Amino acid sequence: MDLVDREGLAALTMRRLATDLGVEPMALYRYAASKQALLDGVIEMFFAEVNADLAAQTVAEHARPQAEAAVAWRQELQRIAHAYARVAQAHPSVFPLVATRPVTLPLARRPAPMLQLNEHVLALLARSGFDEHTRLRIYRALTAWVVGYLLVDKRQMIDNPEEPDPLLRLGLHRLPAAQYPHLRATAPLLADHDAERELASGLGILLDQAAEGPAGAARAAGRTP
Amino acid sequence: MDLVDREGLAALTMRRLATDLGVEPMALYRYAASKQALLDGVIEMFFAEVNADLAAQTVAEHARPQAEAAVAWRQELQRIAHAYARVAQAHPSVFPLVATRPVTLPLARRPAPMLQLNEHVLALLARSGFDEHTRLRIYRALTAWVVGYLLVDKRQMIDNPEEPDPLLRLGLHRLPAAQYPHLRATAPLLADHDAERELASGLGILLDQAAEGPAGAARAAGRTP
DNA sequence: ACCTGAACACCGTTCAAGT
DNA sequence: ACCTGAACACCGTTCAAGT
Repeated sequence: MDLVDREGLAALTMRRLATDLGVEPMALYRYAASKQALLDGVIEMFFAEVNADLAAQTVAEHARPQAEAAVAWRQELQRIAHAYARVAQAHPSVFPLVATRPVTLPLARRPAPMLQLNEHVLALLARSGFDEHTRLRIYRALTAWVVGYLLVDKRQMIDNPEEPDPLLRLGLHRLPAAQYPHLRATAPLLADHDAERELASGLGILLDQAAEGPAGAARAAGRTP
Repeated sequence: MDLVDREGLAALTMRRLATDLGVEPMALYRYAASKQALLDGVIEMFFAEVNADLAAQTVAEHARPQAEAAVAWRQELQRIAHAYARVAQAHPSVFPLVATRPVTLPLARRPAPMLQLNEHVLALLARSGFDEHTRLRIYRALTAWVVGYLLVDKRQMIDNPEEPDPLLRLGLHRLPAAQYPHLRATAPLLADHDAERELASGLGILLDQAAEGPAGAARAAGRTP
């Protein structure tokens, strides 16, 4: 993970890692069955860090009085989203791997820390009184929004970091004004927004509707399950 | 793209593509400056297909009376999300590339079809009377939710496709019931949900709140900008 | 139990050369 | 303008062997 953080995903090769560890390439195969298994190990470390973050906070907040059950699950999911986002931003080169790997990795083969986080979310929602289908809907809303938002938020806008002029730094001279007037006008604003707040408020609204029911009419009165 | 669809991303190498085309590997460098440029070409084809989908529909619906401006932008963004989802599902091996590449590709260097789609969305929102910051908030909500949802929706649940028994097919015997009771209980339901509907309703609720304002209190009365 | 060393079948990309 | 051919510096992984 250190190697990926320092030099990017492409730098993580069996041979490179081996020389960094002062060992022959084949020695690594005692610890990981393949390159893919090694990458899954990196994903494992990512989720272990998320869990450690959450556990550390939990201890600190144990003193505080328990919030009423109706809002507690919302707060807890926001807390999870926040921890996940922090870790994603701490390891920007690892995150694309974490975001896409589950597409090909069967559920039952996921690393334990990832399964533990999944279980934690589902158990929390069960305790809050949601039926199975609602639990899954909320679970999907949480992960889809957090993963998607972190993927678009981290998008690269800067074309030439050396350039002092903001327009040239963004490389907007490459976009013909006739073809892309709105993109040119709006692009400079892409960088300055409160990502944390947008992530949290989008999540809040999705949780509301997912908890209310599949129709998502979103004008229901109560919010308690 | 055909090669990736048939045999996965890993099969797309300069050498393999060259032999498929009956040519020496170095001949490809007349058409793409590097492997990365080739991959960006695949992303370009992805967005070209989304745009073609949208254009085809537009012609067909031209006859219908124009909906009132207040709802038109919502419908159009739903239509875009739907087209994007269709293309993502048509090219499942390409989609992870499309979802993660913008993280490292500067805005101004994106392929034209991708920029055209971006411009289309921003122009639509401008015509609907939204200010610059609201346009961006809606734009981010759209792409984050669609990309994130397609990433989680497509997640692999099946561990052993050969196995007739549903529990073993999912590989749930790998998950100790003591450690993961909720995950085990809920996993079989992960596959059966109406993804199209969930995607559309989540998007609907996000668009409502993004249009209403940054606070996202979500209890505002009107929906017109 | 843990590591080495040689070998194999691949990669992307360079350079110089051909038609 | 378009393609070839040899070469270079890498890959992941095999197999057999060492301590």
